[in-house]
Amino acid sequence: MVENNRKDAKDSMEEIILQTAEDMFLSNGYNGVSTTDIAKRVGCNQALIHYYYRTKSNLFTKVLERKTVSVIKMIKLRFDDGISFEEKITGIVDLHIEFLRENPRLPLFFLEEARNNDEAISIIKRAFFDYKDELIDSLQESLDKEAAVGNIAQMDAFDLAMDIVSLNIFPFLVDPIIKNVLKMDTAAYDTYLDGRKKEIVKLIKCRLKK
Amino acid sequence: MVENNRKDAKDSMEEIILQTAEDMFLSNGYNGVSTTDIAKRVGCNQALIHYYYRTKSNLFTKVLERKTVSVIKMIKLRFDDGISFEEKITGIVDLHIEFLRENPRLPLFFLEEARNNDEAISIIKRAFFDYKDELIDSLQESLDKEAAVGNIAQMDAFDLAMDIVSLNIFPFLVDPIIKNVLKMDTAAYDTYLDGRKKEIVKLIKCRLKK
DNA sequence: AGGTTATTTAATAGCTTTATTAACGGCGCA
DNA sequence: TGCGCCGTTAATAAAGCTATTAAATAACCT
Repeated sequence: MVENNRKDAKDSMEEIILQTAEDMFLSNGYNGVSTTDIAKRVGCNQALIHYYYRTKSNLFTKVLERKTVSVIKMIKLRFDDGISFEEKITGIVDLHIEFLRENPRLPLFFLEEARNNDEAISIIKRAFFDYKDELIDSLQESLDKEAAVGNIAQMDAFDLAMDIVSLNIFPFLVDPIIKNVLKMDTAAYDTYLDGRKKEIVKLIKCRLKK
Repeated sequence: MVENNRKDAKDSMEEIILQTAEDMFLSNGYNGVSTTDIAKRVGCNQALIHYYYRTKSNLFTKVLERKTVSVIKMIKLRFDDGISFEEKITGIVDLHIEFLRENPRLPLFFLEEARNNDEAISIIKRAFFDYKDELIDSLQESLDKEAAVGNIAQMDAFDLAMDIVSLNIFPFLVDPIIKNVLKMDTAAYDTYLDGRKKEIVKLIKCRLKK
């Protein structure tokens, strides 16, 4: 098999359909998008969607799997051991928020499908199951070590993770509401997020202080 | 008009339809429920839904308005002036979480519809618009007063509100995921929430400490 | 009871949705 | 040149959806 014999994967109709579907599912959820809608946006015949993916559910699963992978990839990023624990925490918050800036619709997408869709939840489960212990355990280990040295207060790693994730994700969930109620445009909201990030870091640091 | 001449409102078909619709919309969102589904669950003819509410959208709006009112009511609860500021904050967190325990599907319901549905967001907006300034202003006033006396650190009221709301709501959003990934049943999750409440109060107190 | 209004149902129009099938056209290749 | 494959489309089946209408039934009133 020669590597570049085929059309560039990015340009193939199969891939265009997947990308369009991804964008539309992220904005409107599984029930909010029909294969006809997707075809219309792609500019192809509706049967073509089914030619490549057979069923709408199949197509959706592909999208969900892709997005799950991107989240896992982000989570697995590690930090240098050289930097201080405090810097590590700051780095995690920062990384997470920047990831969310690039994928602002992802949290609601996951939460909605996790509620509605049994297959979705089993995909999410499979993906995260292996990492959660490793992640929480290594975080707990770091926390214990720092606490032993007296740098921080003793605390539960799962609590800390929930604190950080709650605080980081929430502004992206309420984005449409806040923009509307406070009459913010996208630029203003972006500025707001910068300030929010500082507040979150501050809050987490307080919590860790002895 | 005699007061109790009519059937009890709770038993009327109109009300049963509304309650059933409420339950189903909360679980599955606007797009996840059809008027046929509702009729099936109620045990009546599908046309009856339309007899009372004319359109599905109308019925949904009624549900959304009701739920919005219940949130506003919760927000408007006031605390005695006798108790300390710290007790007030603890009380707010507690009240909010207990409200969420009774209405665990409400956050995702609002967030989803705020994303999908322009009419929904304008209803939410109308409802909250009047209260937000009053609420944030009065919170800011309390914060400033306490900070002036030296009881707490100076801090922005909107940040504090976002901190509390983020932390409180998040566990309810991820409920299906956590239950699944960590294999928790409802009782175990309830216990987890008790612990979570303590952690949130602790975190907010840290943040307010000078 | 008899007439009137309110509630409920059956039937159906008119769309939309998912999925399948058959056919069309281009391209590679023998 | 002609055969076969791939990507694509048109057509359509089958089911579901919202909404309306007319008819049936129940409730109410005098």
